Amino acid sequence: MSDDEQRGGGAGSAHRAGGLLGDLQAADERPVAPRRRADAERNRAQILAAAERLFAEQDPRSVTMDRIAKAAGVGRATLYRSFADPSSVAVALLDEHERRLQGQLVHGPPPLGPGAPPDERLAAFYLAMLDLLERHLPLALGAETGPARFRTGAYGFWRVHVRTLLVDHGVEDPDPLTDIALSPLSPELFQFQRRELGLSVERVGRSLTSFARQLLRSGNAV
Amino acid sequence: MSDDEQRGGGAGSAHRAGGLLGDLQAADERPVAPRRRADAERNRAQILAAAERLFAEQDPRSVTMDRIAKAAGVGRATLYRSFADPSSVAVALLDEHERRLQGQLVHGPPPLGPGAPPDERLAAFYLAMLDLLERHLPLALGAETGPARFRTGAYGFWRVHVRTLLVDHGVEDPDPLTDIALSPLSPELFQFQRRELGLSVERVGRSLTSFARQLLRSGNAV
DNA sequence: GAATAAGTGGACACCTTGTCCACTTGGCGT
DNA sequence: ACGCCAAGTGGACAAGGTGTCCACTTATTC
Repeated sequence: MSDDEQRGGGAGSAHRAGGLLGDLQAADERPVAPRRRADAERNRAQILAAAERLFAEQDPRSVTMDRIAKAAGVGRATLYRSFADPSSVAVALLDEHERRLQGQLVHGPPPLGPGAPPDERLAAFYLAMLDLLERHLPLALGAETGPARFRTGAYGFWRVHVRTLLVDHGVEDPDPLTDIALSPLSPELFQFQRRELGLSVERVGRSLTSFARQLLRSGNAV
Repeated sequence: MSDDEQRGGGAGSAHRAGGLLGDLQAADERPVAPRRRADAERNRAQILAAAERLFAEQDPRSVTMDRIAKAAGVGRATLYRSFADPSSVAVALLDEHERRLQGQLVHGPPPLGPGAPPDERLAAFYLAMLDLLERHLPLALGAETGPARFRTGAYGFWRVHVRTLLVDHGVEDPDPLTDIALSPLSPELFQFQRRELGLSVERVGRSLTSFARQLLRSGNAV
């Protein structure tokens, strides 16, 4: 991603929708795209850096376009040229961090990558996501407003991955179950468990691990 | 609830926090409370009626205090006297609908009420919640902004219920698993499954049913 | 080193938010 | 009955956010 918003300009959102695995380390220069100007590139970097700071410092929901622009030292139009709203900025930022995990799921060693049985892969995926959430919770929360996280390309990726695991395991009707299996990873929920309930990451992780095993019990399709 | 916000006035939120089962058909007149005036009661009813209409008509997220006030034909201060923000209004509205289910979970016949094995009760609970979501999705979505649904009294109720089922089943560490078991009921997720994926309520329901059985397999603590 | 189109910044008009205060009105005591 | 007075009311207010627009600046191309 990180290329998708570059012409977001006006109103609509420009999230990656379909092509997943294709552009993991995708081409940077398509023959068609006119390429960004140097100052635009610089501004984009400033925006992302400033936004990451803002999301971490204050309530991620209260980060506004206005403040991102001011913090980055650019005008509002410049910011709107790249991103439609604050959550788009958070999505772009999160995406950078999620890429690594996405690569590992597809090409990495087991149990995260291919090779291990589905229940172990699911458990490993849960733990990796928990780690991601723990490290980048403000961004994950900031990315959750508006059309919600289900519309992001990243969610589509996780969906494809989990659905594959379910199919590998021989689940009867994988589609509804895919999102059910992903629902415990909601950033809002994670924040609630950590902050309000005071649960440790490890404790949540252990629960998710046995949850994964229970869900994909070997030799027992749901 | 429907008593909790009556003096919400200023800033904080006045959600029911702890005492669950206690006030199911609770006292309406405490000896202490000075009781509401007739015009206030009338206005409150107008507000709720207007709000229910607004939430159903437009994007639940775009319902503002200003518009609720105008639609109800009352001033802004009047509205703020009862509710802190639009999602509080949605919560109050939802609460009325949720009361019935809450009563059934505690006093009703099995499998919803006591008497059936935990996995059947969980499955029945899922189906009942799905029905609730299907019928009042706009309200559920409208109630989800801000401090999110985890803070509402209703969520606390579902938590207690599900946790009890998990404990009855002999689950090892019920606390983290409670919220995990509740996470598939997120209104946002439900909307995504219905509208974007085009899944029928029945299909989601079947998945949740087998999910419940898988989670609470008889004779097999997680 | 000019041409040109992408990129920029700030101003604009509009909307929402909470709060405040002068006023109205319902309910209680006599 | 009736008048008191606090609960209840409505609209005004300032602060601040949103998207868009347009005249200007500047990197790249020829």
